[in-house]
Amino acid sequence: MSRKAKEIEHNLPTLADVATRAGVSTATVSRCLNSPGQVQEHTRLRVMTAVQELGYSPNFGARALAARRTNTIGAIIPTMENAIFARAIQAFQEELHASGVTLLIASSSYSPEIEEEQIRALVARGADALLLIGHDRSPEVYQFLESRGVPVLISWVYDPALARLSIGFDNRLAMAGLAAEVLQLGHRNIGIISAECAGNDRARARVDGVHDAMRAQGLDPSMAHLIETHYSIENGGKALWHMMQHDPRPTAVICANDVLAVGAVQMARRLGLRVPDDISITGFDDIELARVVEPPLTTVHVPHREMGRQAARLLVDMVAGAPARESVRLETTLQIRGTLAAPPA
Amino acid sequence: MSRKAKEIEHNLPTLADVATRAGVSTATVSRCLNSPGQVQEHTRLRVMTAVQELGYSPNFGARALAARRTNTIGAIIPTMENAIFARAIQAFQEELHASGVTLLIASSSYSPEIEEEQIRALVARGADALLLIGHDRSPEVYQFLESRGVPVLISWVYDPALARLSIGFDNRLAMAGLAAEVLQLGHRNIGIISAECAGNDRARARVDGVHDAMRAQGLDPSMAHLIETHYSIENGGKALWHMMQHDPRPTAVICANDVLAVGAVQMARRLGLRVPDDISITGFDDIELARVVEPPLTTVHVPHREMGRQAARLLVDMVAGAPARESVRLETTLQIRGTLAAPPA
DNA sequence: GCGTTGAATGTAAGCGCTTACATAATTTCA
DNA sequence: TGAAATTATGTAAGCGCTTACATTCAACGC
Repeated sequence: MSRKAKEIEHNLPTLADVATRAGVSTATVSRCLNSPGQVQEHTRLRVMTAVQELGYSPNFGARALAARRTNTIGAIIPTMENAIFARAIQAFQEELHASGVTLLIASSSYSPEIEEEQIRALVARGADALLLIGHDRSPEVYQFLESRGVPVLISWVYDPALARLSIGFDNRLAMAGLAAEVLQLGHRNIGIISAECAGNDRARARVDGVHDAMRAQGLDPSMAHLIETHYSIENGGKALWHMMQHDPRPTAVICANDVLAVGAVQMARRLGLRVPDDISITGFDDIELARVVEPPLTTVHVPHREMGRQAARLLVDMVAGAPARESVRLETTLQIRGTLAAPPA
Repeated sequence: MSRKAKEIEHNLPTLADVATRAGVSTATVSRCLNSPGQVQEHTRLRVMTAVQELGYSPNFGARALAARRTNTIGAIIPTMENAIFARAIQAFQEELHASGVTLLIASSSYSPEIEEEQIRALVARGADALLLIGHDRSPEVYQFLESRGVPVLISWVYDPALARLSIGFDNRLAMAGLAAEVLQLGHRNIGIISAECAGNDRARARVDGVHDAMRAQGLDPSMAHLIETHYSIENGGKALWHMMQHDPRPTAVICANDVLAVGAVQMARRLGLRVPDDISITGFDDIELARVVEPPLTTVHVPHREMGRQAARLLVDMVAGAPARESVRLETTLQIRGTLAAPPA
């Protein structure tokens, strides 16, 4: 586009326009906007009037360029399609908004490549810090972030073995707790429907949790029938169907999240199985869906909103340069509901 | 922060650094990145190598400032907490991503004030265009957008009466179709659970749709018991409970969306009512929840993903300065499922 | 009254990039 | 073969803002 053409385009008022109109320098206008305390009351009023009259609003790019700071935090979540991350992100955004920080959200569709791309995009856009889900990603990515000086907070996991700052819960322990409950009812043929574990530490930890519980009962973890699939209701159903083709059929199916579990419950019924009389099914996350399905899902409740809120505070502090904080561990609670019972006699 | 302090901070490589290393001018580097076709293959290679070696990534602010374009599109949705908007937005984002455009999402919590704030924030950040839900907002907001030269696409509605470009479906007609189905089964005592209509044209249109259908059957629309509430499962339940305290009790409750309807179904069962034998309940949107609840919800299917995808294409074209397009009307389809039956004899 | 001080404001140098225009290198064609 | 046309690259002027430093000015103490 030619420069000519541009001139007849929208020419928004700039700081300089405001300065001229108010009869002050651009520096003063800038100060009125950013640190009003430094400016005499009456000149501030004059400036603000000019701002109003011109309908001025600052140019973000220029501001970011000059100030080397954007008041923007980025978050990359695996998916927006189901409620798993939505609630936490909503709380995260509300809390950030209260601190005057804008949130940029991207979703990676559970793809490490897309995630890396999104990370670079957000950093390039000047995100002051990033919220990421889970630890699993290539060292290069962390190195890149480090070299950029972009603080990162990992959420959805609490793993004391890793040095990186995180906020979340112990997926493994939480799942082990639920699995222990299942085993204690006498179930011995266990099925596990998990997300794909490669590149997903939460999924791995949850599977490990089930295995831990089995070992604690003197069972061989390899006896559990494990199916990995993409998170979706449909895939949960398919996985259950596959499991039921094998001998011995599981009497309890532990799912790595509620979405899979709901699919499994629906498929079970379609197969003519009564839940929980013929088969027990459990989920993880305690999203809305868990209470809607019939019978309501036994699952692990995760304090999503709390996690989002605290993550926001942590990140704001990190950007402000507060001294390093410790990882935060949130508690999960078992929600024993209608889909869990003793195995059929 | 003092300039001194800054110097010991992260000093990222700039375009100039890349240029020096590759032994070319900054202009050439810029061209390699933005219009590689204009550059000789071998110099491009040299430049790209330098980019790699330095780990260079462009500064968004500077780029936006110089190019007066951000390749960013903003979307403001009422909520991220449930799936209503999630699916459309996911598709929207995927399509934008394919066009090299970044999506900025904000949620307004159904508050016009917050929405206006978010609009201004996104515009200030240089959003090249905006996707908004519904037409209802103050003229000042539209004026502001116009003065900024920011193209806007309204989604979730198709209302030929309004000149503004939109993509969506005819909420009124769709709901009228569903209501006609309900009335035809013989229902005469109708309840309507709606979102708050003030500032929500979709909600209003849906209620109007029910009224249209009633009029078509020679019924007085004011006979319908209307309750307005915030979208949530819980509120859907509460609303149903209230309705059941009044005489005559409705034999069919038409809900403005699936979330409310699911709450209503669950409350009905808690009250000992059989759905659909004692009471029919319908939803709108056809989100996942609709199939999970027992019995599955009769609802209006909305092509969310298609809407998101097409919205993205439209907006990309608009930013590129394509000639004005016409509003797009998408078709909805009735999903008659288990929650709808004739009224009890 | 005059130097001193401190607060309020102004001056101007970038921030890192794009792009119009100038220049240099290459190709084309009579 | 040389002038013209075409293509590749370089030069440098901003884009709109922040902020270190310079300047001005009023208030104050002696």
